Amino acid sequence: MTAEVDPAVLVTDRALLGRSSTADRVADILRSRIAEGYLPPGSKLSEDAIGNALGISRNTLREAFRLLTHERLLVHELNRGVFVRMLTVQDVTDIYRVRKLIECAAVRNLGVPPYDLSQAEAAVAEGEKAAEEGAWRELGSANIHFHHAVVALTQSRRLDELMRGVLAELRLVFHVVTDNPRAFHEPYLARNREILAALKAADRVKAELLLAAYLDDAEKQLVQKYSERVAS
Amino acid sequence: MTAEVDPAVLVTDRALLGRSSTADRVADILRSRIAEGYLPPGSKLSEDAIGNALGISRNTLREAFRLLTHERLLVHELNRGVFVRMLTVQDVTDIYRVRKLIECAAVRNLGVPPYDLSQAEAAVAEGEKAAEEGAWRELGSANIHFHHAVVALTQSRRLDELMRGVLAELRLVFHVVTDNPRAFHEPYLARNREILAALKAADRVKAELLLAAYLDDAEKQLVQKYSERVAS
DNA sequence: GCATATTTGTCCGTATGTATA
DNA sequence: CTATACATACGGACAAATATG
Repeated sequence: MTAEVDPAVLVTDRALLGRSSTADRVADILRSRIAEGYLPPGSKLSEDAIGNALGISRNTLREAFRLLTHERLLVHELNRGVFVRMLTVQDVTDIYRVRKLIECAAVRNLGVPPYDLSQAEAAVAEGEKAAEEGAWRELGSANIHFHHAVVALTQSRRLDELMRGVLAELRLVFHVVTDNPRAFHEPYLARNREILAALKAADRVKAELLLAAYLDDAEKQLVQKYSERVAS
Repeated sequence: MTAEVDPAVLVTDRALLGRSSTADRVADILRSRIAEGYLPPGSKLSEDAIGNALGISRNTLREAFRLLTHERLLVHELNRGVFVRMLTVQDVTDIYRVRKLIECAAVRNLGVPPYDLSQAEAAVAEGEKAAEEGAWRELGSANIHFHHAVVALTQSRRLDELMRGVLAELRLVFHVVTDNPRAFHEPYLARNREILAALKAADRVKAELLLAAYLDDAEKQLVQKYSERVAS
């Protein structure tokens, strides 16, 4: 092959290894930066700055922006650029409307046992580990994983993807309101454990009631805190 | 821009005036071509051929492809290109799993009357008009509009968009299986009228039962017919 | 309000890798 | 295995919009 070193080789190599496009991988990087809070809601993402930082062309970066815009993590303003999404209070309300409807229906529509609760169990275990270590933001992630696992019980790819997106949006809210992540996330761990127990006991009615109460409380708490921070 | 006349004029003619980007308008064209069956499932969409035909650049066209891929109307295979989506029988099953969960939950979670049933009423009226005129494919559209209106009762933007996408996918199925659109669509008109009546009477339990039976029957019918046509 | 610099929108040409006949 | 067609990604160009002084 070629003997000399060319910067493009690096790009092509990664493409070969990952079996995914450069834009996909750039989107992955930006997605995790947003999820971790390094790019808070409202941040402007400069094509030039990010393109240079990641060593990719503008066209490729714009493709990645499009992917994340479709996931509602970025917003695109014509001739102004892309920004990390800033949710409104109405968005928060809508997210919880979706969660209540789908998560509750997911447990209600469960067939006869046994269900595969391994994902949900793993999420609770993940949360307990995070709590022991005092990793409160990771506890928040674990709680999200638990509720994603509840939706996964429907075994529907489309509902799974919808919930993945909705929960990713929810992280944006968390990054704005949780100055004290422990106080916010810790109480919900025990409630998730309780919901899991009800599911294990095949008590769907109880599980749904617990779930509905959980989501109502979380929504109230979030909406109250969020409206203090955001002008909408 | 350029002073000379270019093929893009056709695009502006077809689309609503005031649309912002070229890619949006290109996506509109392709979306209607797919919905009307001119681009059947499995068709390959060449960047070069379509870009030349519409007089737009590849980058712009790729943006349109992204939009439609996100809507699940196209599939993107790495280094192979984009194709009109070919749904599997499992997709049909999943679509009905989603419909049952969300539509039933939508009527179950309705608050106290009055609800705004004007959209649902309009959809039934649209169906009756289509039936009188013998426009059976339009009756199919009207039936879809009715069920979209049911989901709209949740007043959730996210659920509304999810259902819009799911019902667009369902059209792909219809184009494959409905060689006799009258036989397929006509019986469901009366059932939608019945569901609407139950909703008007604020009988949520009855409405949910009728809805569940409707969806079960439609799924069975479609899955049977579809599996005869598709190798999956 | 105006002029300038920066950023984005759109498009082209080309090099390279990948899939398929 | 070779040849062809196509997709990926880059870099550059210029117009248009925005931001800045």
